[in-house]
Amino acid sequence: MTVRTRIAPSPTGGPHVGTAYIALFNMCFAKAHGGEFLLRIEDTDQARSTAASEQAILDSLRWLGLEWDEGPDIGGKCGPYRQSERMDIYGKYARQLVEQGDAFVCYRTAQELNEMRELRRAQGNSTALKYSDLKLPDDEVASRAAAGQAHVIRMMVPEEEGACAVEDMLRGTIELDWSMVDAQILLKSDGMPTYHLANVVDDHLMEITHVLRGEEWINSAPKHKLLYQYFGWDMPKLCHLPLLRNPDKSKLSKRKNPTSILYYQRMGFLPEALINYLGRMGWSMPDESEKFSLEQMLANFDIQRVSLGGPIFDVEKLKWLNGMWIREDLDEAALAKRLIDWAYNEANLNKVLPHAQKRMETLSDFAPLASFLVSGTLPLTPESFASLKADTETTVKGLQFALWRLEALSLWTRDSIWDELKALANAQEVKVKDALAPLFIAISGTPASFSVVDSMELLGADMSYARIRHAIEILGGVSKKATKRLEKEYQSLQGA
RNA sequence: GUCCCCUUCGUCUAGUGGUCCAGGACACUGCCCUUUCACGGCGGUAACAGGGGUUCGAACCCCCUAGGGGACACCA
Repeated sequence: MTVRTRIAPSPTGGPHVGTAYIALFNMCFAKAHGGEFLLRIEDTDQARSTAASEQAILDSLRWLGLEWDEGPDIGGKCGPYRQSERMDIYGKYARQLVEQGDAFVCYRTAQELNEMRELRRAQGNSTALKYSDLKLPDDEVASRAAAGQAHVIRMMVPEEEGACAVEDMLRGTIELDWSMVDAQILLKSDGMPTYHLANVVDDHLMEITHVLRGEEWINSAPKHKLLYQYFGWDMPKLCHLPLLRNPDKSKLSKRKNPTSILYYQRMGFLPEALINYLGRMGWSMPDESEKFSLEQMLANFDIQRVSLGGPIFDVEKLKWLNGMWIREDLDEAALAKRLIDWAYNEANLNKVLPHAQKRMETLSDFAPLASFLVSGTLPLTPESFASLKADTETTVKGLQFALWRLEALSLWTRDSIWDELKALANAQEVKVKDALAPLFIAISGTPASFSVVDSMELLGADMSYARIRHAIEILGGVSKKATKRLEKEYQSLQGA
């Protein structure tokens, strides 16, 4: 048996707890059956992933205690195939399908596609476009080809009525209407494969037998099944795991929740506790114990114990569990070591000192000065913002705009943060100093502290987001309605 | 809008036809321990979404309804 987890690096979000969640279950399933567990980081969107973001994900998973096997070398093992020399392999497979008549070259433009989809939606039909919808007359194809127009390769899909039966290890047979399945692009106009092609080809080459992935993939399973049939390959068994949710029950997202593993690390959660908590999401030990190690989970793993309702990620319970691990599994020496490794070490001190030294008269000034850097959630109240000139509404707006702006930032450094905030202040036509004032308080808890951009760099992106989000909450939050209004205003700022 | 998945305390869950007027954990809460707080100990409040079947018997099987979520991209 060989099981793999496929991971998509995200530009700013960092390693996502949902990723770790899926990886955890894949690993447990594989190991519980004496199989191999493979990881594969892939993103065919070249603009998004960087070697650094990919490394960050692997580091986070390792921090959590996950381990994976090497697997066969198919041109990059765990690493990104973006960097491998075997890119044209996908083109080869795509062309094979075209020759077989199971795929076709498509010269349709984005505009044409949009129009067709809008028309279908207006008619109340599914927006899935098929070969017969996309087909162009031969001479048109020839002229577009001659003009060097961009093209893609799409797969053929059944156009007749009926459904595709997909087997799921947990859900039994799922029937998906073919009418919902569109002629999926396999090879993009830049020559990169889409997930669907890469997924099937890689899994075959890696001899994958079981795929455990998120529920969000159920709908594309027919495409994958079809591809296996076209290639004449054995299809792995599928298992769709429930999705982790926000407290409002929507799919866990960083807009509503801290979702980065880095955040939980920075917040001072133990990897043992976080992985333990993830293991309790949708799964239980046979004896229902709450606290268990990864080894114990492995030893007791049974995929049938997965419950299908999407669990809400509850930080309160995670905190309780973390406390259990701190109290029960660490002696004082071990705890001391954890604290040192976490933040109280020389390297970390050296990062802080340049900012603190100028503000110190006695050594005892240091701890109060730097405490916000090792704190989790700051004890803010609406009064914390009383010193500001602006009214609450303006303050909240400023914080929200800054948050959105910073969330879009891919490189988290002092200078880039500064540039963003300065640009934002200019667009809003307010003084940088005034724009920064509420951020000061949100980040450091006081109106007077280290430079806010330095502080944010020291805190890291995820903790900074969380602090700003918390400040907004303290000030009354932003209602759904207000969010819409602010979004509009924010959009219009972008143009300015 | 169309299709798919899901539905046990506020939350995480146990439960796979009788042992369930539904058990555990977080949170909340009462008492005890304690110079304080926390930890710890002992209690309490709180759920089978609704309606129809099947069955001697249903949280568990089937159907309908409702609710929630997901998918519908040259993102994964």
